Amino acid sequence: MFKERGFEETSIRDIASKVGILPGSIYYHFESKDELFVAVYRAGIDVLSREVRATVSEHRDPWERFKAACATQLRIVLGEDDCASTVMSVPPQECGALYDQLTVMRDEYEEIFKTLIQDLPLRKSLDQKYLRLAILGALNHAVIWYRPGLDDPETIANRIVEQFIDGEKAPD
Amino acid sequence: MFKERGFEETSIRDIASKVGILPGSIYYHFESKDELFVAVYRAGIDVLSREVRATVSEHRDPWERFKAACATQLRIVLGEDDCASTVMSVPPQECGALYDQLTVMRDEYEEIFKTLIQDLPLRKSLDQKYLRLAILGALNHAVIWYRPGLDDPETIANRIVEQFIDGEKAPD
Amino acid sequence: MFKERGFEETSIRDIASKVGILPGSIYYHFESKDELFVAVYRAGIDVLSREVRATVSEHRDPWERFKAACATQLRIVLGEDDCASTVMSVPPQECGALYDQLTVMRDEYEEIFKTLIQDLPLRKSLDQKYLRLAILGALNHAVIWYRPGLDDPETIANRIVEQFIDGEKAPD
Amino acid sequence: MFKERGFEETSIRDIASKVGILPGSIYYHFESKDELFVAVYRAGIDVLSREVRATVSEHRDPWERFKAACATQLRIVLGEDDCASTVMSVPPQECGALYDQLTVMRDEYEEIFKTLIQDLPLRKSLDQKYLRLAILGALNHAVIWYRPGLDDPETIANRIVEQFIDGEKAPD
DNA sequence: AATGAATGAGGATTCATTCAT
DNA sequence: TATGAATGAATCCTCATTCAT
Repeated sequence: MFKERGFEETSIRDIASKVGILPGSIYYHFESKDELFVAVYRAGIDVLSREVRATVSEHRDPWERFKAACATQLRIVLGEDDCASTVMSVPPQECGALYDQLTVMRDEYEEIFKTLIQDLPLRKSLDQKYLRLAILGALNHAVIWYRPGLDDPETIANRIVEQFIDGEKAPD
Repeated sequence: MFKERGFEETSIRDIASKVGILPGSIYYHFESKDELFVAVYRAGIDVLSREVRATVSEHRDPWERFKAACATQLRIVLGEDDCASTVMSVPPQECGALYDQLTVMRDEYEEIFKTLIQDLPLRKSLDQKYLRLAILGALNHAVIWYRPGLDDPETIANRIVEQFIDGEKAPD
Repeated sequence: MFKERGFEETSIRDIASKVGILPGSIYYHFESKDELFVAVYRAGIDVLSREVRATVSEHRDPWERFKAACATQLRIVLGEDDCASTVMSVPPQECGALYDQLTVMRDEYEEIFKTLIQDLPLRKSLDQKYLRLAILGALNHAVIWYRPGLDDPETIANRIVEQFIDGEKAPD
Repeated sequence: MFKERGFEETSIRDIASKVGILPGSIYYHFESKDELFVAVYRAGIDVLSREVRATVSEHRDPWERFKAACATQLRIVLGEDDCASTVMSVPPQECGALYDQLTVMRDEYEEIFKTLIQDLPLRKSLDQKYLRLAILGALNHAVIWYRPGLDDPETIANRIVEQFIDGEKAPD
C-alpha cells in the first residue's frame, strides 16, 4: 500500500483493515506508523542487498557483473518484492522526520553500485558518479512507467544499461 | 512547498501562513487544494514546454538540439522554477484523485522529447522508447540528489546525455 | 431557495450566485442573512394576508367564506408566490434566533382564520381551536406532497375542507 | 437535538458534548453525520411501525382501529420517543442528500395508514388519498403547536380524527 | 494478540460577514 | 451598487495514538 499510495496517503486504518484487524491492534506489533514504515523499507533494502550481492558473486567480468546486478535490482523492484518496490517508489522527502533514516539505508545499498562501477574499465574522462546516478535514475524510473505485459524486467534492465555501456567502454 | 514536502504533507494551513493569510482565504482564489495543486503543476508544465520549445527552435543539428533541450529542462527544474520542480518531484500516485489529470499533462509535455528522439540518427537496433524513458529518468533523478554548489545544471545534463549519445550515434 | 432547501441549507453564496452578484454585495441590500430571510417571510405573510382578506370580503356565507379563504391560501402557497411557500415550508425552529419573530408574524396571520372559524355555526361540542389547527395542518401538509399535474390547489383545498365541514355543520 | 433544531443546526460538536465525548469519537460509532441521522430516523420509524401495528391488532372495528392508530402515533410522537418526534419534525428537504432515503422510510410507514383507510366504510364520493393526507397533516402539525399541560396526546388525536370521521362515515 | 472506545490535534472546507475601493 | 479580498469561527471529518480490558 505504501508503494501504491505513498506514506501519507496510506493510513494505519487502511493497513489494519487490509490485514483484518483493528487500527489499535497494530500498535502491539509496531510502536508507531513511522516504525512500521521503516520496517518495510528495511525489509526492502535487505532483499535488494542480499539478492544483488548474490548476483554479483556469480559473475567475473566487470561489465557482465554490473549488468546482472542492474537486472536483479529491476527484477525485484518491479515484481518480486513489494517492500523493495516501496524503497524505490516512495520519496524520502515525503516521509517527514524519517528522511535521514531512510536516506542512510538507501545510501548504504547504493554503495554496492559504487563499487561495481569502480571496477568498470571506463574511459578516463567519464565521471563515475554521474554514471551511477544516471543509471540508477533510469532504472528506478521504470517503477513509474512499467506495466506487466511489456518486456520482462531483466530485458528492460539490459536494454537500459546497454545504452550506456556501449559508449563508455574504455578503448582497448 | 509541494516540491519539498509533497502533496499530502503540505497543508492549506502551511501555504496560507507562508503567504500571510488565513487558511479560509485561500478558497477565494482556488476552489480546493486539488485545484491549487493542479494550477501549480500546470504552471510548471507550461514553463517547461515554453522554454524547451524555444530551445529546440534554436538548434539545427538533431543531437545538439536534443542535448540542449535536456539541458534546458534540467536548468529549469533544478533552479529556476519551483512549479517545474514540483512537476518532477511529486509523484502523481501520491495525489489521489488527481493522478489522471496530472499524468495527461506530463505525457503531453514528454511528447516533445518523443519527437526530438525520433529525429535522432540512431542505430537501428535501438529502442527509442527505452532511450527516452532512460534519459528522462536519469535527468529527473537529479531532482533528488542535486545540491547547489556542484556542477551547474546544464553541465550535469550534458554529462548525463553524453553518456548515452556517444554509444548511440549511428555509424557513419 | 429557502423554501426548497430550508434556512440553513441556503447560503448567502447560493443566493448571490443565483442573482448574479457576489456574496458581499448582498450586504448592501440587507444587513444580515437573518434580515434577508425575515424580509422574505414578511413578504410571504403580506401576500397571504392581503389575498385571503380580499377573498373573505367577497363572501357572505360563513362556510363559503371559510372554504374560499382556505382555497386562496392553498392557491398562493402552492403556486403563486415563493415567499408564501417559504412561510409554510420552513419551520421556525430551524431558524435559530429568528424563531420568536417568525412565530409572531405567523400567529398574526392565523388570526384571520380564528375569526373565520368563530363565525362558523358549529356544533357546541366542537373545540374551535382543534378545528383550526387541524385544518391548517392538513392544508399546509400539501406543501410537502403536492406535485403540479394533480388536482389544482383550489380543488384540493375544497376537498380537504369539505371532509371537515360536512361533519361539523351545526344541526339545523 | 435534531427534533428541536433540525438537521443542519445540530452539529456533531453539539451532539458529542451532550454525550460527554469529543466530536471525533462519534466517528467510532457512526461513519458520518448523515449515517447518524439516518439511524435516528430509522429508530423513530421502527418505534412508530411497531407500536402502531400493535395497536391495530388490538381492534376489530375499522373506525376504532383507525382512531386508535392515530392516537398511538400522536402519543409516541408527542411524548414517548424523541426519534419518532424527529421523524415528524425534520423535513427531509432540509437534509440534503438524505432526502430520498428518508422519504422511502416515511412512505413505508405511511403505508400502514393507507391500508387502515382502505378498510374504512366511507362514502363513495370521498377521495381516500386526500383523507389520509389531511389526517396525517393535521396530526403531524401538532408537533409544532403542542405544549405539555394541554390535553394529553391521545385526547388530541381523538378530537382531530373525530372531526373527520363524523362526516365521512358511510350512510347505513 | 487483539478489541472497543476514546483522545486530541489537525485535516480541508464553508460560512456569514466586513470593508476599502 | 457592486467588487475583490480577506476574516474568523465553525463545519464535518480523519488521523495516529492510547489504554483498559
